[in-house]
Amino acid sequence: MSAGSTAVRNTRQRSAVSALLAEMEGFHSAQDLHAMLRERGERVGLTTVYRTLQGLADAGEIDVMRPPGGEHLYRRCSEGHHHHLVCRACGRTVEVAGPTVESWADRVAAQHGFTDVSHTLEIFGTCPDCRPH
Amino acid sequence: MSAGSTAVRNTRQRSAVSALLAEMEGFHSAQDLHAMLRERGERVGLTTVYRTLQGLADAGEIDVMRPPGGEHLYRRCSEGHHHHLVCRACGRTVEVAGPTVESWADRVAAQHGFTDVSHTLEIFGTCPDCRPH
DNA sequence: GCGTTTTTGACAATCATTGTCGTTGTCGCG
DNA sequence: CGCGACAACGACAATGATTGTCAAAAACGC
Repeated sequence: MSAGSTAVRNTRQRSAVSALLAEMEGFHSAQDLHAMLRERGERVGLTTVYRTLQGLADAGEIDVMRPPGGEHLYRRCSEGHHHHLVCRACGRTVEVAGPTVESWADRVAAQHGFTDVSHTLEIFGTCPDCRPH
Repeated sequence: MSAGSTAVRNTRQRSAVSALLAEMEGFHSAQDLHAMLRERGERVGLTTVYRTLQGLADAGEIDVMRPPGGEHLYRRCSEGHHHHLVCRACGRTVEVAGPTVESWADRVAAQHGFTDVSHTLEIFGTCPDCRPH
């Protein structure tokens, strides 16, 4: 046994995933990102993509959304914490900020003695374009 | 062809699932519920449990929660809409009401022209009992 | 009661995600 | 600078929840 230092190593693959996420705008599934990396000529295994994304998510560097569809979607974490308004039909996503919600969640959690609080909030609806008029 | 009336039929299995949910308190997975039904002597197929739960969820009669674990959890829908504060360690769940959040979500969605709005909100944290003091 | 239509349910299929484990690349230290 | 330890990689198999399939059974209207 040694000093249990969580040594995270800097590898080409990790950089590639980070770089890709850095220039991506919307949400993408792990498999999506993997396909894009291959197109770019980066040789990265699917397993590694999953693991890297998990690591980044753990580190709080990216957002994870779990839509009803079943696929996890990842996205580079934007500065301010925000939530998403997703169209059920076309998948269009609008970012919305909710300072009120943030503080409310924290307050409620604190009232019950909970610490290390995080939350997930997604709003689903039908956008104007997809609405049968 | 006939008049396309969505006739929902009243079957023993559907009643069994509803009844079970009616006396259950917490969240349970479909497989959980299926196992409980078998213990009771009710003969219901797993496929049917899934379908029934989906139907109930569609009808808004039960809540669905999708924890990071991956398994969908179902629960009889309580009167008022509310959300959940879940302990990461022990899974303890506290119900919390958030009228402010409700109206905020609706308002935000409306601002973007979205209709037929629903939302999911889960708060995760570490409860006092599980917190290493 | 009878026919029609939904529902059921055993089983197979799907498919994202995770585990495995030998190999490879990194990094710290001498 | 070179070596050794050890994390990371990655191809593949495994997992496991959910969904599709379709013939047989049940429920409802008349």
